[in-house]
Amino acid sequence: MPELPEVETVVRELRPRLVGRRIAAVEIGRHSLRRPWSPDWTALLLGQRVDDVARRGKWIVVGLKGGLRLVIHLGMTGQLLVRPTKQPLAPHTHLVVSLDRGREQLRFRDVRRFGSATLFADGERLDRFFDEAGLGPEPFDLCPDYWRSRLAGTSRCLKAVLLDQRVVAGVGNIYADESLFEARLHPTVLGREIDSRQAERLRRAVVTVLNRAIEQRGSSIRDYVGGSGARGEYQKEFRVYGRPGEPCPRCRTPVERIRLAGRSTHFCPRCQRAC
DNA sequence: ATAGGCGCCTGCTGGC
DNA sequence: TGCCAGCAGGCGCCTA
Repeated sequence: MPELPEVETVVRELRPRLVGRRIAAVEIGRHSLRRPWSPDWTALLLGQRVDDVARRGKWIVVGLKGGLRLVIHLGMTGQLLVRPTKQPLAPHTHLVVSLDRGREQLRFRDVRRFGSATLFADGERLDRFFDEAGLGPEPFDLCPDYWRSRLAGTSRCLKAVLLDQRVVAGVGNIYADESLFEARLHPTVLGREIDSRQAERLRRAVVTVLNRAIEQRGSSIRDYVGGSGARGEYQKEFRVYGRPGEPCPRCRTPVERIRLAGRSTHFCPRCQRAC
């Protein structure tokens, strides 16, 4: 569910609420997440102070002063929030980290449990984990030559390339569709079929769309809320995502929906062409 | 190399 | 009203 703009919003909202605070207690729920929580991790975290909160692709990285890295992926329905301890725990809360003297807690909630929480000993091990996963560059740091050559070298369609975290990190189903609309490129066009001008248009479109979404604090369709519990607003600005049959905001042609790369894909059949 | 299908989970919606 | 299929911001594994 949450893509780069939502994760970035969580990170920005958590940072001032977490940095400098000490971990007083850690509790784990009964249900397992995508990756198992090692019991050792609980003890390692106790007494540690938060140094910073960062993002890499769709991963949230809570850095502790001693070097530990608590890494969280929100999956489809994850929420990471700071709440007063006296506030009742919402159902599907899987990790609770009490802060300072326990007046507040960092809570990880995830209805579908496609998310994960993992601890790494230090930044080096975390970097190795990202390397081994082949996690690609951040969209904002995409080198135009790299991007062009990745597209030129593949016979996958543009939609599939955008969703591939090894090519570029952080883009998911919503922002893939919105970026392709912004770039006026058809999602079924193959990477090797577009020229360098179109590749550059797509690169810029991704950056533009992601930045717009971050400004609106991400998109809330149903589950997503930021680190302070507030919903995002970008869902009000979707041009094609989730709007099949509605008029294209540019030419009024009805937006189409197809199945591509296993995902629901939205586009304007008139504005989005191969060339 | 790539497409397609499935599985992991829960909850909501729409059609009958 | 009730049931059930289909769908959902992700991702990894398998097969062909």
